[in-house]
Amino acid sequence: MEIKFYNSLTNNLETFTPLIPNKVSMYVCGPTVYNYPHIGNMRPVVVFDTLRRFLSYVGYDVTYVSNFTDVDDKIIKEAKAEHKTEKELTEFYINEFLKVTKLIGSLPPTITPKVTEYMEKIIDYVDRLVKLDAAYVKDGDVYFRVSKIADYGSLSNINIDDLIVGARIEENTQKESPLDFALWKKTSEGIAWDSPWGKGRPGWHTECCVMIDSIFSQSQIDIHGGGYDLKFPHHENEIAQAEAMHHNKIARYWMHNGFINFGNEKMSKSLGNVIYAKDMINQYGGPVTRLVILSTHYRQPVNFTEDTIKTAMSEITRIQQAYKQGAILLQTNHIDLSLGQPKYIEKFLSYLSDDLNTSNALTEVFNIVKEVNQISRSKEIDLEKLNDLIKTLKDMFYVLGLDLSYPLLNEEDLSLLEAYNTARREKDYAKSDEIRALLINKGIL
RNA sequence: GGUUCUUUAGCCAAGCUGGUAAGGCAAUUGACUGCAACUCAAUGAUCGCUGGUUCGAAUCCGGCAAGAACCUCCA
Repeated sequence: MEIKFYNSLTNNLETFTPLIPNKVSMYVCGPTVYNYPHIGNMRPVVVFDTLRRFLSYVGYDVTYVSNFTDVDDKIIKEAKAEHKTEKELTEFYINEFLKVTKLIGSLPPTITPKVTEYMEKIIDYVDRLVKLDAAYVKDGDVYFRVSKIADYGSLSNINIDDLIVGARIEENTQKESPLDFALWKKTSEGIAWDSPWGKGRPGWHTECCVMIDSIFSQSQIDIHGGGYDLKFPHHENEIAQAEAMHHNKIARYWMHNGFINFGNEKMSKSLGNVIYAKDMINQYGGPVTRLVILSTHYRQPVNFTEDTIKTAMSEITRIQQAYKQGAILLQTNHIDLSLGQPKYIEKFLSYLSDDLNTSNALTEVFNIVKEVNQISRSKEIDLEKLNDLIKTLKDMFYVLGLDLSYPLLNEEDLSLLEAYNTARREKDYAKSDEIRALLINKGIL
C-alpha cells in the first residue's frame, strides 16, 4: 500500500518510504509538565497515536518516542509556588498526562524519555557542538551559532533578514546574533546541573535532538511530529543542530498538527478558556473527545463547541449501538465472533494512507455501520457477512483508538434474551418489560 | 511587515494532479414498532466575490474581501 504524507519540510504530499524497510522511527515532541494537560495537548496525542496505530496495523514495526520535558523555567516557577521540588511536581503531572492519554484511547509510546534522564548526554552533545564551532560559550551560557547553518529557516520558510528586521527580538548582548539560541543556560534559581560551563540547565531545543540521537540507532529518523506552533523556532533549531552534528535534517518527514480552538477562540490562559483534558473526558468520555479530534483532518484547526461535542456524542451512540446489536445478534445465533474477517477495511485504510485522512476514514465507519444495521433488520440475516462487518468495525476502532466494545453474553444472558423475545411474541408485555429492564441494566440492550 | 493557512448546505466536514459536489449531526416526511429506544428510506448546497485559462473548474492562474495562526521557548 502506498502511503502519503504531507511533509511540512517541503510543503508537499510525499510518498512515505521508511529509511529501514518495514521499520518506522517516529518522534513527537511531548509536553512540558507543569500543569494539568489541556484539551489542546490531546491533539498531537490523538493524531500521532492514530498514525502509529495505522502504521502498525498495515505491518510496520513502529518505534514511537514521545518525551516529557521536565526541566524548564515554568516548572521551576510552579514548583516554587507549590512548595514542591521540581521532581515532585513533574512526576505528578507526568502521571496526570499518562492517565488522560489512556482515557482518550492512546497507547503508551514505545519509549517516553524524560529530559532529566539525559543530562549527561545533553552536556556531551552541547560540548561537541562547541568543539565543532557551531556553538560558543559566553559567560556560562552556551549559544548555537545560527550563521553556521546555510539554509536556516528552511522548515518554516523564514527569511533570516525578515526575521531580524520585522520581529520583536529581545535585547541580548550576550549573543553574537539575535537568532542564536541557548543550548545551555547558566542558572542561579531552581534545579541545576554541573557542566563544563558552570551550573545550569539545558535549552529546550537541544533536548529533543539528544533524545533522538540516543534512543534511535540512526542519525536520522523517519517522522518527526508536533504541534504547528513548534515549527518555529523549536523544530527549526532542532534541524540546525542536526545539520551541524550529522549534516541532515534529523527527520525525513515533518508532520505538524493544527490547533484546537474552544468556541472559536484559541485557548489561552489570558482568555481564560483553557479546558483541562480530564474535565472534558470525564464529562463526555474518551471516545467522544477523541472523535471530535478525528473528525477533522489533522492539519486543520478543530473547534470544540457545544455543537461539535453534541454531534460527536450522537455519532458515538450510533456507532456503538450498531456494533453492540450486531455482535449480540451473532451471539444469539451461536456464531463464533473470533472467526470473522475484516473483509471490508481496505477503503478505510486507503483513506488513512492518504495523509491520515481520518475524516474520510470515518465515512467508511459509517458505511459499515449502516450495512450492519441493514443486515441486522433484514428477514434473512447473512450471519457470515455480519460477522465480517463486525470484525471490520473492530479493527477500525482499533486503528482509530476508539474504545468501543460489545458485551460477551453468557448462557444466562442468552436465555434472558430468548425469554424477552418469547414474551414479546406472546404479547406478555408485563413480563417483557421486566426482562427488558434487566437487559438494559446489564448493558445488553 | 514576513510566513503559513482558511472561506463548501442550519452546524461539523471531505473532495482541490479539472469532467457538473462524500459522510455525519440537526430538521421534515414516510416505514417499522405493544410502548420506549434503536433502525431503514426519502428530501437540501454550484462550492466567499471577481476576472482568466479550458470543450469543461469547488478544484489551475490573477485580483479583491473576510478570518486564523506563527515570527524565541504556547501542542
